[in-house]
Amino acid sequence: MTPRFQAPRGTRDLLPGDLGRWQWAEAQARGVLERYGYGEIRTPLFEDFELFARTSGESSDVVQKEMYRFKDLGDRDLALRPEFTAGVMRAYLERGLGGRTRIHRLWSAGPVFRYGRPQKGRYRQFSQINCELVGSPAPGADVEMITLFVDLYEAWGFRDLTVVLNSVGQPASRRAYGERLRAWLAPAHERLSADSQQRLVVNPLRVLDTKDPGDLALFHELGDVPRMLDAIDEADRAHWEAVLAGLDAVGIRYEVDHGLVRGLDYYTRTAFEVHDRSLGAQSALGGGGRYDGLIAELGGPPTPGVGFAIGLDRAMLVLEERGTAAPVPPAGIYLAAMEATHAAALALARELRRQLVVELDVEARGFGAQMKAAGKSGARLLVILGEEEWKRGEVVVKDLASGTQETLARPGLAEVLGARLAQAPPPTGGGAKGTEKP
RNA sequence: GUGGGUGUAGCUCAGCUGGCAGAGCACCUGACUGUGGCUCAGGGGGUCGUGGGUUCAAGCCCCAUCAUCCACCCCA
Repeated sequence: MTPRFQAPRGTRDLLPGDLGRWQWAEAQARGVLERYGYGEIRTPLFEDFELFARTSGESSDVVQKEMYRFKDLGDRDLALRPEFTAGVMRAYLERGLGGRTRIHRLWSAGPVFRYGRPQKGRYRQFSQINCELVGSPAPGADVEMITLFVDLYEAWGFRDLTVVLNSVGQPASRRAYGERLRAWLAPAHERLSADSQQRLVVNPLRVLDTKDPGDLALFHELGDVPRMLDAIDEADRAHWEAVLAGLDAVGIRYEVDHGLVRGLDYYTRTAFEVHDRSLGAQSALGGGGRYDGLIAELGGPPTPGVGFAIGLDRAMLVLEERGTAAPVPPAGIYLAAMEATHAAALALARELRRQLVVELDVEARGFGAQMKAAGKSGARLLVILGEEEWKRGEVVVKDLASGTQETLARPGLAEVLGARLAQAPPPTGGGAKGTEKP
């Protein structure tokens, strides 16, 4: 088939069968976030282009070539959000949150947009859960963030994830470190890959996460790679050590990754990420860090903050591959009626639906067709409105898994059915693909 | 943005050196107008991603384009 319209490149439809898992995951996340005392904030899907340009850095790839930028009919220069933090911080300043209480714990979830070339785990519209702890410079804030970060994954059933972290220090020491890196690489500059030579100009720290085997061999040849952690100042080091101590105390497993960097100037100190190998190249499941320079960059008072973003699409891919978290479909009832009782069935369905999952045949087909539909529907119980029974004020209730039947009185039916559904889930697993014939 | 792979039924795929478009599953109908899954019989579904080219003849070869996948890049 050739559909006239296709979903735009890099976008996808999530169908009812997929969404059970998503909704479950979102509900789990919401629970964790609430228990940590975070409040939800919803900001616009689009903002001034300049806001993102400012927070992401004019030279960043996101700003240069990955933004959905557009002019509206009023000629405003806008962009679909490529991340959450900028909008959240804009709201923080615009709504004067800093003047209410010093510390704010905020989360958001929803779609974000980036114009990249799609591949598995990378879409142009994708979903993130975003968290920010604004107002505290303390290492304890970093520890809480990372703990929350890990607990979200654990709530989804991830058990073997390892957080990688590093300190990226302050802009000044980072620049100095960049120079050291350049000097270290200078003797071999010509032999670096073209990509890495380019990175050396734009964002020297990024050279460290090259995947080019030639570059890696070169690093080996040059000896010990200078480490960011050796370049940070006293205060940053104290902060770093306090964060590690905090994580140890909480029991969070982590690894120090000296190659983990954040290019943008407002990032300070702690940076962290989590990866899953099964995803291939797009292995980052989530990441975050401290951004003590961000709010000032937006014209606000200097205000520290830590935050992270989790990519839901990738997390869902992993869960799907592992077959975990398959949500249990609600146990339901199928109402089957005869020609003479179809109208009564409609009314009964409406009544039962105040508390129960009820399906019936809107086409009022023959009884055999209704039986087949009931079998496929996944319903646990079949309620038959037989003409004779109905006249007597009774219905026949059949357990579709076991095949047993009973006759029940019409009054109080909802309660009895509710009780039947509440007990003893079917041993066969139920669903449309029943196995045994009684 | 760069390089490569793949597009055939709703899904998973087969289709030989170019010669009448197929299978399994799914779906629908009937056997079975008051008892489902199983079974049996039958049925509907395709401009072979799209547009062009080569050829007597194209699902197959060529070009372009769109989508998707893999890697790079970037990142969640």
